[in-house]
Amino acid sequence: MEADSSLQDRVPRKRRKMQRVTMMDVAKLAQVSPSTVSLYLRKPAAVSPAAGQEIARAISTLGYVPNLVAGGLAAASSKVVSIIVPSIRNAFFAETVSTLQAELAAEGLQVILGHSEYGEDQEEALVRTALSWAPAAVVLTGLSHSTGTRKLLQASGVPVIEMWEIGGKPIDMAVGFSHPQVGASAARHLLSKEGRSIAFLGARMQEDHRAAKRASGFAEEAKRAAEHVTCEIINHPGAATVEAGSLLLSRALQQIPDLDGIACSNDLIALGALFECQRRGIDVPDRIAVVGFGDLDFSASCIPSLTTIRPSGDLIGKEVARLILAGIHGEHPTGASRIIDTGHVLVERRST
Amino acid sequence: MEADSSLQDRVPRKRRKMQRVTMMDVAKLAQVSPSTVSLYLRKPAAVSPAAGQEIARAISTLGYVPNLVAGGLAAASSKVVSIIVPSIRNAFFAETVSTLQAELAAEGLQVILGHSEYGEDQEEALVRTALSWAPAAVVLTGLSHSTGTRKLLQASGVPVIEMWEIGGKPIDMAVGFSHPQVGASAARHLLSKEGRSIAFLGARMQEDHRAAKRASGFAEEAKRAAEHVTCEIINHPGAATVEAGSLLLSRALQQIPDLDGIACSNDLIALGALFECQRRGIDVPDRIAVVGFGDLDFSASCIPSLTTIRPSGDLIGKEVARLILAGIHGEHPTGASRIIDTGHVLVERRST
DNA sequence: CTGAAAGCGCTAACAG
DNA sequence: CTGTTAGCGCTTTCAG
Repeated sequence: MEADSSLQDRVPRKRRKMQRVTMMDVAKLAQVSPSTVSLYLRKPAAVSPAAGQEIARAISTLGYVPNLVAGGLAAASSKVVSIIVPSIRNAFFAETVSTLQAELAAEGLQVILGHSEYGEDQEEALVRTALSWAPAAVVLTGLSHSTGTRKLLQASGVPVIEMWEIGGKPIDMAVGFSHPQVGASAARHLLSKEGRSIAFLGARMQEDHRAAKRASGFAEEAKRAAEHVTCEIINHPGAATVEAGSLLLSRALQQIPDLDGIACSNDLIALGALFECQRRGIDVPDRIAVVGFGDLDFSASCIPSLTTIRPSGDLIGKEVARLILAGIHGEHPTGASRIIDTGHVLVERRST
Repeated sequence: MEADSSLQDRVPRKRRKMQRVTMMDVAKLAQVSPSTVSLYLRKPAAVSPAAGQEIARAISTLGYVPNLVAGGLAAASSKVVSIIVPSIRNAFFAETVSTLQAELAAEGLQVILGHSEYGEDQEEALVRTALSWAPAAVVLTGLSHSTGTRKLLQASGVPVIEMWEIGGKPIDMAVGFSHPQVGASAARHLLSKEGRSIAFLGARMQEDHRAAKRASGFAEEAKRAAEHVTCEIINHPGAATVEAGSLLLSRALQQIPDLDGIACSNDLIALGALFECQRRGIDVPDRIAVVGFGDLDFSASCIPSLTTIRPSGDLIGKEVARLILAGIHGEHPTGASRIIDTGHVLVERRST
């Protein structure tokens, strides 16, 4: 206390925060130098057991919490991974982000989250601030980005992983699957169930390029596969919701009276379609077969249970984490191993 | 040493990253001092138009991206808000986090995300690393935390907001609603529909304290309201999924043969219950009335449409953001305004 | 194995 | 309005 009054140099001009316990304080108490504390924190084994014990004690009595901001600055790369997804409300991305976050947290990496809302300009802004953190890696969704985004990222030298899509030229690395192939699988499945008048029901396909690619893969496969097959793509401009699914089915029925098979861009849409069929007394799968995409929570339990394509958002999260961690440990994947295909699985249930 | 200083001083010992463009570089090109650049970046109006233009030009030609890590260190508080939720897979929290992220991003704040998976120890660990970022605020879910978490947070001096629950003593500030009251509303509603043998179907209530509180509010209201009312609480130890809902309904029917009303801890459970009723040919709402919680995407569109209690995860996100931003702008709410009740709304639909 | 020294890139008084 | 001056708390050579 008296030190305080005698000379003011330890008194903050503005006590904005409770005087933070620093590594210096720990070092003093443990009677070692700050750099030893730093070393202990990063490689405990490199410090003598005696010193280590002292340091550990000091840390706990002082309640020391390392300042990662300072660490990040000194180390020139912070323990942060920036993830940008269209929307976390989308169960697909929620799953991936959740897994990714867990995997990275286990290695002491933090996740910074941003939502592009399917906008390339928004994404670019997010990338810009993401880069401000000197992140250990940046994770983006999909392969479509503005040229500004691409440049920014390339100039930064930060590892970039694009997820949930492969089949184009990634900026750096990519983990995902081919969306046209998903569409094709859906079409093939419907065709194999004797579908002759089929439709793809999608939402927000102006912005959701991946959904649009599933649709075109679907259409192409339908065209290729058989002569007397009618195939339509129907888009709902709003979000992919259950309600949109009901709307879309109604529209499909209007456009294609003898509709006998639909593929939905998302299980929510499929569920909406299922409900609409139920309301109209249309039998699924006898009159119309339904295949979804996503294998969401309810898909196995709804009535009838939903045939769907599972993209494994989980696996994507795991693989992205693996790539990031490898990068941090100095192993930079090269060549083909920079693109990982997590594939997709068609899960057949009662709706087809 | 001298060799070093004579000509090598601009060469990094280790070219770990593409030489980052710093504020210094911008200053040089714009022929002003670094602090002027810094000032310009924070308050453009405080710099002369001429200098401002030069700086702006320099920034764009150099492609300068400010380093927030350095800024955070210098300013002793980073532009980061740490959010800890049980799981982002849960649509409730996804909604709140999404809104919160958008609101904060608009003010230049980043969101760091962590998942406690309903574990207090995990939460404590997350809080510890969150604090390492000297965040502008920490956002937690619920009012139940380990004493360690509480202490850590209190000692840090960082603004803390607990969300999705009020009714206890918050660490600092709270935004949410009363869960017992939600349970009570559900019970009252069921009772008003002539329910006499009612049950609360919940999941993971050992860990999900808020769900447990909804259950007890439900049971108490039932007890208080009428004499000849039977009320049971049934818990599924696993996650709150559609499948769990089907299971729970089956168990409820076993335990209470004359069951005529159920309240579900979550709309997913309610949907599962609805499906199970359909499978068993039980009419909803005639034989059993169903009320959910969450007003999820499908709740308005399912068959029958689901009566549910809407907690407004959106509004919670907005209010949390408001509180955080107020704090940053120096207005620290005091007294009762530190606790915000966002309430709940019962949305009556066909299932009751 | 430990410590001293030199910054990381930026902000924030303060003085000009 | 602009520049100077100190650090923020930590990491990282490099010597001892």
